[in-house]
Amino acid sequence: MTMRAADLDRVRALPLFSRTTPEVFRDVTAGAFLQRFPAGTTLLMEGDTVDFLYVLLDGAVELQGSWKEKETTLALLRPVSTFILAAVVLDADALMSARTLERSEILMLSGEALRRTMRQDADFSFAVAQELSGCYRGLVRAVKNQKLRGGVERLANYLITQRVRQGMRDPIVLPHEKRVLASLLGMSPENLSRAFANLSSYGVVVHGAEVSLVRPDALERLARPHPLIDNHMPPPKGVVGKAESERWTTQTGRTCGSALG
Amino acid sequence: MTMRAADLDRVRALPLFSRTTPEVFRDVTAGAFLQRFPAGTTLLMEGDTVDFLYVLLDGAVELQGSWKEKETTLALLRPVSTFILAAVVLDADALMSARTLERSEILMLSGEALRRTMRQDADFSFAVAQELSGCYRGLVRAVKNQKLRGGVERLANYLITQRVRQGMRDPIVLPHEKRVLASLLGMSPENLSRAFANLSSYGVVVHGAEVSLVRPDALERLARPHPLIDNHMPPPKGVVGKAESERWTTQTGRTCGSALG
DNA sequence: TACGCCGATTGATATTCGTCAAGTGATGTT
DNA sequence: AACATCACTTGACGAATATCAATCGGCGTA
Repeated sequence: MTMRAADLDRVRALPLFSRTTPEVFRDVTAGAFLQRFPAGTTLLMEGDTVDFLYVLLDGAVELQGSWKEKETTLALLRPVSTFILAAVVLDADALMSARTLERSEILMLSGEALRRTMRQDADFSFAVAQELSGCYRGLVRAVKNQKLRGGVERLANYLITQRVRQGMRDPIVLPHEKRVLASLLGMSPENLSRAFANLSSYGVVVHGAEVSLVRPDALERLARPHPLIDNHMPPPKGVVGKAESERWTTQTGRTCGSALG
Repeated sequence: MTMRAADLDRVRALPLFSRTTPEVFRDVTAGAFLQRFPAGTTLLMEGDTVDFLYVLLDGAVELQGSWKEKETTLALLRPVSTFILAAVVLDADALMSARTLERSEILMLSGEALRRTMRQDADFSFAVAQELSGCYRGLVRAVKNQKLRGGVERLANYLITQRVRQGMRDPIVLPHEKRVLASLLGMSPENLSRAFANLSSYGVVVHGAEVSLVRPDALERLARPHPLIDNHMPPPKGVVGKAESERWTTQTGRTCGSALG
C-alpha cells in the first residue's frame, strides 16, 4: 500500500520470492505494509507472539537473546533480509528480540497469509523450506564458530569474512559499533579491544571503524577459515547453481544473519 | 524393502509424515532401505555430499562439528529422529558429521525422492518447513544456552531438563557417556567432573550414570531454566495443538537434537 | 568554546576454563 | 587370578575471559 514499486521489486528479488508466480507473490504481499522506525526501536520482544514476517529493506537490525539480565547478539541484519521466518511458519512465540540499530525501513507481511499461501502452493512452500534450511545451516556454522574457536580466532575469521564480503578492499570498514560486534562474537567489549591488540602482530591495523589487513596471509594462518564454518561466498556474478543455493547472498538478497553480520 | 511393517509405522508417526496422504508417504519411502550399524560407525563426514535423509529407528547417533583437530558435539539423537534434513532440502554438503554411539538401526530415504515429492505436494512441503523451523529454533536455543550461560549453569539446566523428560523420576540416569555429555555442553570432561562436584552443594548426588536431584528447588534457583532457552515440554498426552507444534517430542517422534540430547 | 555524554581503550584483579599429569575404579580378557 | 583398557576423577598449573575502574577521545549541545 504505502510502498514504492522499487521496494516491491527488491522484495521480489529475494530468494524466497524470486521464483514464485505473480499470483503467489500478490497473495503473500496482500495486506503487507511498510513502516519506518527510528534507531533503537524494539520491534519484537522475546516471547512475543509473531504475527508478521519482517523484511528489512533499509537500515540495520539486531537479533538478540537474553537470560538473567544478560544479553547476546544472535545476528546482525542488513538489507535485504527477512527475519523470524521460523516463528511465523510455526505460528509460535519469538525466541529472540529484534531492535533497530539505525533508522530502518521494514516491510511486514502477514504471517497468516504466508502460511495460507504455503499450503496452496508447493513451489512457494519449497522455497520457504529452502530458506529455512539456509538459516538452519547458518546457525550450525554459528554454533561451531562459538564452541570450537577462541575469541581471537573468532575475530580473525570475522575480519577475513568481512574482507571477502567487501570485495577485498582495504581497509575494510566495520559495519557496526564495536560493542555490538563484541556481543555478536560472544565476548565483552573490553576483550574485543584486547583481541584487536593481539591481532596487531598479525598485521591488523585499526583506526576507528577502519581496519587494514596488512599481511592477510599471516592472519589466515592464525584464523584458519573453513568453508564448513565461515560462509565466504563472494557475490556470484553468474547464475546461482544448486551448489551454492545455501542462502547467503544471491545478488541482492541476503538472509538470516548468523554469526557473520 | 528389508524393513518390518512396525518400523514403517514408527516412521509414519513422525511429525514429518503423520499428516501426509498414503500416496505421498509411499512416494517418499520409495527406494528407502533400512540398515544396521555397529557402535562407533561414521555415517557421514563433514563436507560429504548428502544423498539420503536419515531416520534413526534404534540406537543413538551423535552429530559433531570439527575444526583444527578439535571436535564438538552439536546434538545427541535418540529414536525416533531424523537428521540432516536441511542439507537434503538444499542438496548441499553436510555441515556436521554423524556417528553411531551404539549399535543402531537407521532408515535411509532418498533425498532426490524427498525433494521431488516436496515440489508436488504443498502439504508435505509445509510439513518439511515446519520440521525445519523446529530444528532452527532448537539451534537458537542452543546458541543462547552456549553464549549466555556458564558451564555449571549449562549442566544444571541439562539435569533439570532430563528430570522433566524422564518423567520426574529420581534418580535420573544419564543417557550418554560423560565425555560425550561434556562435549555437548561445551566443556572438557575434567571440567564436567568439577561442575558435578560444584553442584553437590545444591543437592546433586552422582553415582555413576545415576544422578539424584535432592533439593530440586535449590538447583532451579541456580539454574534459572527459561522456556525460551530450555525446551522442557513434558510429553503431551492429549492432542498436540499449534501452541507446541515446535518439534520436540510428539508422542513417539523426537527430532533434530539441539543442546538437550 | 566549554561542557557533558558515550564509546573505546587500558590496567588491575578475580573467576572460569583448558591442559597436563597422576591416580582410581570398573570391566573384560588372557 | 593377573592384567590391560578405558572412563572417570582429582590436583596443579597456565591461559582465556569477565569484571571493575580509570582514562582517552570524539561528538553533539548548551
